[in-house]
Amino acid sequence: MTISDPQSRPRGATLEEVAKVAGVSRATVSRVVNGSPRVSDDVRRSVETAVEQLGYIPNRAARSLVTRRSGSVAVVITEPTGRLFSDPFFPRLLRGISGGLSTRDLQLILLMPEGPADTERTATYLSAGHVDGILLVSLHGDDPLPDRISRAGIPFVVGGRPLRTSTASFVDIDNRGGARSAVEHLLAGGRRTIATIGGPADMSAGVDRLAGYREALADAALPADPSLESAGDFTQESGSAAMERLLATRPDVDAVFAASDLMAAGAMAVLEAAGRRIPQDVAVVGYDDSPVASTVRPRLTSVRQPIEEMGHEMARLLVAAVEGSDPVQRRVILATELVRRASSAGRRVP
Amino acid sequence: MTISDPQSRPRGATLEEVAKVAGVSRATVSRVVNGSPRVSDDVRRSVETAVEQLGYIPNRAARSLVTRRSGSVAVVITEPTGRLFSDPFFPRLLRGISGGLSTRDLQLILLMPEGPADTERTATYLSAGHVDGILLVSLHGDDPLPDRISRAGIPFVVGGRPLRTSTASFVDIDNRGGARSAVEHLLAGGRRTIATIGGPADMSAGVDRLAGYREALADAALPADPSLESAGDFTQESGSAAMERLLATRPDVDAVFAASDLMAAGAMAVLEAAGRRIPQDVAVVGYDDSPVASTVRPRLTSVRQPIEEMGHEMARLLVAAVEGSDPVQRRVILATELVRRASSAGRRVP
DNA sequence: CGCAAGCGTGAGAGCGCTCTCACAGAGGAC
DNA sequence: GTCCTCTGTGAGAGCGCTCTCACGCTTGCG
Repeated sequence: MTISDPQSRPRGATLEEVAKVAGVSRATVSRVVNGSPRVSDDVRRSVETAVEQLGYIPNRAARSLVTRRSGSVAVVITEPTGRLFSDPFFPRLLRGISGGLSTRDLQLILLMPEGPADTERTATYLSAGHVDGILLVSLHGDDPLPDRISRAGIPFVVGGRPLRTSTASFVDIDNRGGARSAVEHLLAGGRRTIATIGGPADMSAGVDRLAGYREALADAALPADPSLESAGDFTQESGSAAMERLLATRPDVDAVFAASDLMAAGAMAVLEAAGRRIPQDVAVVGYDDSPVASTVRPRLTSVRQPIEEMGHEMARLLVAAVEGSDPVQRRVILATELVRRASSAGRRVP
Repeated sequence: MTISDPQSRPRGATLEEVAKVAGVSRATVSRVVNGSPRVSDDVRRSVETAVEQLGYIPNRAARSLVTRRSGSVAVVITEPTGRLFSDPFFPRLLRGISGGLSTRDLQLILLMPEGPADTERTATYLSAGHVDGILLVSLHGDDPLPDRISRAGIPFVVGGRPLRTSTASFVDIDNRGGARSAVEHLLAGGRRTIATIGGPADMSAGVDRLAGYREALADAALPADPSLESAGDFTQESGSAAMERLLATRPDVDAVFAASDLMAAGAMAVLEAAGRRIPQDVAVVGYDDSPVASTVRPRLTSVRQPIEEMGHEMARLLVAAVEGSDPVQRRVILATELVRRASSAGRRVP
């Protein structure tokens, strides 16, 4: 590491200096700064004055050294490309996390490893105890990170239900319920041949949305039918491809539930090209309520997710795990909301 | 701060322990770990063996305390809402920054202040010297942050050209050139009554794209015409509103250059509702090449920006400023690329 | 052969903080 | 008056690291 005369920057005041100004010992200043009750009121006041006057701000490194806490938590985003670049999921989530952390004077360290070597470096960094807690986002089934960091004993919270059963706390959005509500809405509109374009089978969001779709059909006493199920990877292209496959085998389809808005948009383009009218011939429902949903024509009915809330809740759980010695696993499931638009208008009852 | 028995986690090895195992002094281990050349080869090897064997990882807090460097840089995103939630700009930028930092063992601390009180806390935190450098993103004209941190003497780099002249280094995308290329493309397609829907006047991206539009018209010897200029805030709704105003005053418009894809999408919906065919009657070009551009029908011609590159370059500049004592201002402008799609197909020459 | 110069290494100080322990003084019980 | 408890404060150690300085050894030169 090159050291470039960092002394040139104005040094902040130290505890020692505050103590001198206030006419007390370093220990007393420390007590005041950290809110210990064992300080008399007049001493407290004079220390506070000195702190104010000198613009004293505690040195985090020195504090860390003795407390063995870093005052920071890591957010790890291990998304190859897909979702990261296609919808505003992560900014919203990060904003929620940031908001949830800001009350606690915990810094948010963002890690976005690219490739296996980088992931390895990230794992090493995290295991080294440089952070007090970890938020894991967008986990895929085979991610080695949860094992690594739980072996290192660092508290962590997962965003999205982990596919492999685990003792980690997590916050998830009710993917199953969201998918159900979408399909129930299609059923209520008089649709009976409802296809789905699912997400990746190695992500809980993909798996659970498919499960919700099947549940809703089962509840309506409609048989499960593999020929109505197709899968994509949340991207528009994969949605188009899936829709083409569906149309080839099931030209009688009268509704499609896509597990992402982008896939829904891809499907809509294919349907249109095939001469199907939306929603008259085929109703379409998406997932995410992303900007795309209000951009496509007809506008897309979609399942809206409380993403900021999810981030906020993840931060809350992590803070609790870091501060408390309470090792209880918590699972928080947040509800979704169906936003009805033109793409799924019900059939006119003749 | 509540201290919750952090000792329960396995402590890592210290320099002292490595020194004992390797049979050398603490100082020598430090030299090896920090790559000093003043160590003989055999001593170096035995130290490296000991480091390996003990799984030694330097304690950042202890190092920070003496070097007065934190080993981290802050990325500050001060975006109220608009762009943050509408397109994948920030994830891409963050990925680029993260990649640019990863070679340097610098951690990325993400700050997303919400509201004035939070901004104040952020400013205090940054000025306190808890980070070695700062990346400022999406600055608006009246942001107090640049002044605050430059007074505190912390190196920083701005993403996007600062509106107020400043001595800070910045990385920008060639908004002016991008807008020019869009308008030149429309001119080349035979359009002559070209309107624009600009961005906010307090952001350089808004200002510069408008300037590029005007330049291209001037170069083609077309007169500047305020009635062809309307403005939005980058959102779809604002694009629709602006298009309605334009149609009301200039029904003869035959092309529109919008300063964002979302505004372009909003404009397209209004044009369609007004019975204008795209691109036959009115050609449309957007900006950002966001997912929306390939979702709308007809697909939207748009200006693609090298966003990851921008993040990468910002990181490079900041690293140079942090490591070097070289205080030279640098301005980096990255080129754009026009992605031609159906929305701006040229008129058939009769 | 003497001496300066250079190289590799170790000893030790000290970065700014927290926290344990000791202690002075006040107050109460006997 | 003695003993005890309790409260507020200070002294001092020490967290793990870097960096300066000193020192012994090897070279090279006159």
